[in-house]
Formats: sequence, C-alpha cells, structure tokens
Amino acid sequence: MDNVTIKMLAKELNLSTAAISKALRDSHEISDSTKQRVLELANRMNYIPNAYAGSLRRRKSNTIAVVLPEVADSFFSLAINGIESVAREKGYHVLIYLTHESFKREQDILKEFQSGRVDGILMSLTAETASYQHICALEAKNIAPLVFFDRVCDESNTAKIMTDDFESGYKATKHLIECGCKKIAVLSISNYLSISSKRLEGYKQALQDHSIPFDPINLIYCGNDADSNYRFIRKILHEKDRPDGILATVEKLTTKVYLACRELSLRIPDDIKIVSFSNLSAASLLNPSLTTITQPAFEIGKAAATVLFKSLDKKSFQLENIREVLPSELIVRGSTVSGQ
Amino acid sequence: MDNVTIKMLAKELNLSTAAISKALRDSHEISDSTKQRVLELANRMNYIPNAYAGSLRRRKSNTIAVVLPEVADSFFSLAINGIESVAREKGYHVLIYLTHESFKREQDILKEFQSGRVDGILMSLTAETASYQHICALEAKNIAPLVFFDRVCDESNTAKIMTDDFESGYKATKHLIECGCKKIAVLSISNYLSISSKRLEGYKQALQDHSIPFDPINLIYCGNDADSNYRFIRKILHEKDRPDGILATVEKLTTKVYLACRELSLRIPDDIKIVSFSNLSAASLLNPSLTTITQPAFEIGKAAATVLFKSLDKKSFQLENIREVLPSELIVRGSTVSGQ
DNA sequence: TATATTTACTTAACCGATTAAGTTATTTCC
DNA sequence: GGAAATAACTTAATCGGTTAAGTAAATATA
Repeated sequence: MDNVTIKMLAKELNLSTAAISKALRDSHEISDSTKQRVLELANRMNYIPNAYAGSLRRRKSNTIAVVLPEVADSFFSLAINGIESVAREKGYHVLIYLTHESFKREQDILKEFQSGRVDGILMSLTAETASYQHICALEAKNIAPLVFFDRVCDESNTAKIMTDDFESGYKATKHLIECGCKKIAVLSISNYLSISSKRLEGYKQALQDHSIPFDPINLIYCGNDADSNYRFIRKILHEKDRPDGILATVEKLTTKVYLACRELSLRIPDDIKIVSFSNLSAASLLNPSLTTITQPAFEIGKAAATVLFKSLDKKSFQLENIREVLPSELIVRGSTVSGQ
Repeated sequence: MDNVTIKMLAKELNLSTAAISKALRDSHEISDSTKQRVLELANRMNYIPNAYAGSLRRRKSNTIAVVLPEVADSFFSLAINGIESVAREKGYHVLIYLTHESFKREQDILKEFQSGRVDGILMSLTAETASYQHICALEAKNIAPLVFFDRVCDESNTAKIMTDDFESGYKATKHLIECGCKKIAVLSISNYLSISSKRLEGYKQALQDHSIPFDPINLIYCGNDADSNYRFIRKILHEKDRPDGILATVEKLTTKVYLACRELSLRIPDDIKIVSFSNLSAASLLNPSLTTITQPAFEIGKAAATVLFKSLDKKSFQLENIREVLPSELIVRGSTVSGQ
C-alpha cells in the first residue's frame, strides 16, 4: 500500500531527501558514486515518484487536456490517436473531457482548469459555443497554453490547426453541381462554428461560380438528438421540391440521410446525390459507397499536440497567430457517381 | 497568472488558512456566519482550489484511468462515453491511456500508476497480454481498485464487466450454419484474450451441436497491421477451399473482408456469409448490410465505471468476484440473409 | 461558584517532492 | 600559506491545501 518515497531512500542511504532528489535529477551537486547508489536503490526498491508532490512544487503536471464534443466519431477518435501519440512520446498524460456539444459543460470544464490540473489544452468547440468569454478568461489569466483543432475559435488568436474548410465546402459542392445537382441542401449542426460557416461559404461560392442562386431554405440545421434529426431529414426528403444533392458537414448525419432515402425509396445517386464530411473507414463499403470529404484527422491531432508541446517546451514560443491548415480530400464514390 | 489561494482568502478575512479550508468543506467547527463570509469571498475572488495540493495531502486524486487498446473503434469509443458519463457525474477526471495492443505499453502504464496518479482503473487488455504479473503487482500493492471491462483478465479476481461471449460466439455460428455455411472461418486477433477463447468456445460448441467437425485451419489470427491483415484475408478467400462463412470477432477486420470479397468478386451473402462483432452505426448501410453481434458498449462502460465508483465511495466494497455479464445481440442483416 | 463542555477558532505538522541557502571539507591559485 | 573556489552534501523553506492538536471564550452542568 504505502509507496516508496524519497524519505525512505534517504533513510536507507543515510542521506538527506534533498540529496536523493538531486541525485535522481542528475544534479551536478551530487557525486557520481552517490548517484549510482541512489539510482541502484531506487530501482531495487521500485521507487516511483508521487505524481502530485512534484506537480505541486514545480507547478507542472505533465498533463494535457483534450476538450472535444464527442469520441464516438471517427474524426475525433482519430484525432485523439494523433494527440496521444505525441503526448506519450513526451511523457505526458492525457485527460479527456467530452462536452457532448454542451456549451455549459465547455464552460465548466475550462473553469476547472484554473486549478492548475493541466499544463496545456487542446480543444474543439461545441456546436453551441457562441460566446467566448470563458476562452478569453482562460487566456487572460494565462492558465495554460491553448491550441484549437478543427472547430477553432476565430475570436481567439491562439494557435489553430484546421482543415481547408472553405475549399472543402467548395470542392464538395462543385462536385455535386458537376454531377448534375440543381438543389443542394447543406446539413449542418451549428451556425456558430467557424468550420460550419467556412464550409458554407465554400458552398455558396461554388453555387455562385456555377450561377446557381443561393437559397437559405437549403440550409438545414440539425440538433443533438439522433431521432429528431432523422425525422427532420426524412421530412425534408419527403417534400415535393426535395433536394437532389446533399452536403452533410457532419459524419453522423449521413447515416440518417441513407436511412431516410431507403425508407422513402429514393435512389442514391440517381434520385439524390450525397457528399459527406467523414472519416468513416467503411465509407467505401456503404450501399452505395459514400463520396466523402475526408479530413486528415490523425495528422490534425498530431499537429495540434506538436504545436502545444512546442509552447510547453519553450515558454517563449508564441502560439499567437499560428494557423496550420491541412488539406482535406474529396474522395468520389458511389453516392455521387453511379458505378463507382 | 497567480491563482487565488486559501492563503489569500485567509489574509483578506483575517482568518487562518485552516479556518478557510474548514469553512469551504463545511466543517461544523466553523460558524455559519464565517462560512457565509468565506463562501462569498471565495466566489467573488473566483477561488478554485489547486488540484494537486489536496490530492497530495488527502492521497486522493479524483481521477480515474481508462486503459484500452484503441479509441478509433466504435465499441471502445462508446464504452468511453459510458465511463465518462459516470465519471462526470461523480466529479472525477478521466485519464486515457491507449495501449495500441502493445503489452509493453500496458506494463509501463500500469507501473506508472504507482505514482498515485489515479484513484481507480478501468481496463481492457491488449491482444498480446499473456502474462499477468503487472496486474498482480498492481493488485498486491493495493495501488488502486481495478475493474476490467470487455477484455477481462481471468487470472485476476477483481471485478469484470463483460458480454456473453460464449453465447455470442454460439449464436453467430449457429446463425451461419443455419444459413447453410459448411466451412466457417473465425477471424481473431488474439489467442490469449479470454473474450477470444470464449467466443471460440461458443463457435466450437455450435459446430458440435450441428455435427460439424472443428478444423483448426479455420482459425485465423490477424495482427495489428491493417495492410498485412488485408493481404492475409484476401489470400485465404482466394484459396480453392475458401470458407463460405466468416465470423469476425473484431470490427476492424470486417472492412478487410468486404474489400477482399469485392476484389475477388465474391458475392456476399451468396458466395460467402459474414457475421461480425461490431458496434458500427453504419452496419445497416453497408453493401450488403452487415449482420452483427452488437455489444452494449455504452452500458458496459457505464457498468464498469459504476462498479469502480462503488469501490471508491465505500472502501469496504469488495470488487473481488464481481462479474457482470451484459447480453449482446445478434442483428441479422444482408451479409448472411439476402434481401435483408 | 467551580467544573465540564461546547464553540470557534489558531497553530503547527503533514502530504512528498523541489530548491534556495547554508555548511564543511577539499582543492586550487597566487 | 592563506584566500578563494569547488565539491558534496544538509537544512529549511516551499508548493497549497488538510487535519490533529491546542486554546480561549462562552455556555452548560453540578
């Protein structure tokens, strides 16, 4: 039960705790022979330093927080993989906080970080986040360096790792238009998120470049409840002037679209074409296979963590105005082009 | 930068730090009027206790660890959701450790827990784990209560939350046999994991009950590398006496099977039928839709966390010999029955 | 009225490590 | 040979809380 402490090592070797501590940290104040003895004993007694004693004294926890809406989403789970790969290499621990798209939770979580629990924060905003005081407060108080990934906060000027959302929205829409779509609906989960608005801008630009007027009726905002999203989508696809193309900006909405199409006997891609932002590895196996905008999720996580650790390794490193934009890829499959 | 501490509150109110601490913890030693004053000031100054000071003194971190092979897997990501939902309610923090199926990592991670970083551990073994000293050591030293979920360790007698793996293996195999399969291959990732052997036992029992001899050649062990798994599966499906039924015990292998079938022009379910352990929400949208054994992933995570917190809340609570078995469900779809 | 108890605190030790500021003994240098 | 520098430690303060033990005043009890 009781773990080996520095005090026990000190008693055993007739040294002060200070000497042990310094020996373990390879201080020049300690002779090589003593260091040897300390190291040997520490190994033999299986000494593991108390995680919190050092954190308290040094005001450093070797822990980062990842704040994100959801894990059960291939983009975020891959991003976590990327983050974890860097954190592990650096010997850091990773705390996970799920907001489940709740702004209140996001606020509570950030507030808790004032406890000094984490040295750095990686964050992707909730779909609800429309006010940024909690983020400003965090930054103003200089609590911990913050790096946004994917769902970044334009109102903050800390580091942001993102994909080319405008271009992605543009590419996807252009592709749908070129496949013959005249009425393209955009499924979104937020009118606050900058990724949403950028994707939407890309969409609008593509329409404009192809002389299709933008009609706000084609903007469809879904919520957090899977069932009502399904019913909503189904209702829209059931209408007389239903869309003939769908751009789903969120992976989870695609399932609903497929199900609704199936139930309404709408043929994909003949009656309706679909492009979805998705990292689903089974995208190519769907019926029909799904045309996706696929983000480099793992790389985004990795890049975000890498930038964060630059700041943690060197206090002078400035996160401000850092923007990394990684390209997404349009992968054309059967939901837009038959026979693919 | 410098956070509000108890010392600052004490100075402000002309009280000792002890009084503040006790007031904040609503001790009977402090008068109501003083408590009021302390609480009011703490609120006003936005006092957030240092996360590590209390943890050090009280030897309690309000943090649990989740040790698992992978997040980019719908079972595990849903389980994390379940765990997080309980942890959040209890005011605990969740550290995530990914083993990526590496035994060495699992050992290192467990060893680190001797630092007292976490109050409790939720764990799912790696596919490689065949030795259990690291787990015994953890338990012997009484470092933190440990609850296994899904990939449990039979050699330990701490709490285990699992699904009915034998029955699932049985049901899946029986279904394949009833669909006409004569030669059913089992895709597995481990011959160590108890879930694997239980599923396999169920498979064998089903064969026996239907008078089909068990042939070890139908046992196919895949590794951790996606590409070589694919090539391996493809090779097997290319052979003359290829299987006519596949039971994939791991979600990620299913994609490979579908791809291999497509490349080899094997028709599912006509030429080959597939059942997979999977929590993929898109299972019904695959081409053909996938017959699955679906585990109650969220509930498993939730149950595991609930049991762990029982032990954390009441030290006398015995985790030993606790076994909760939640039922999985066979969902018949198009990969075994055409037209589904 | 004297003693016991309760109330509402304060003091000081403590959790386990880190580190600034000493303290010797030894070596270096002029 | 004596001052200065260096090596190899120790002492004690510190991080920010928690808590056992102590204390003084107020109240209760005999």
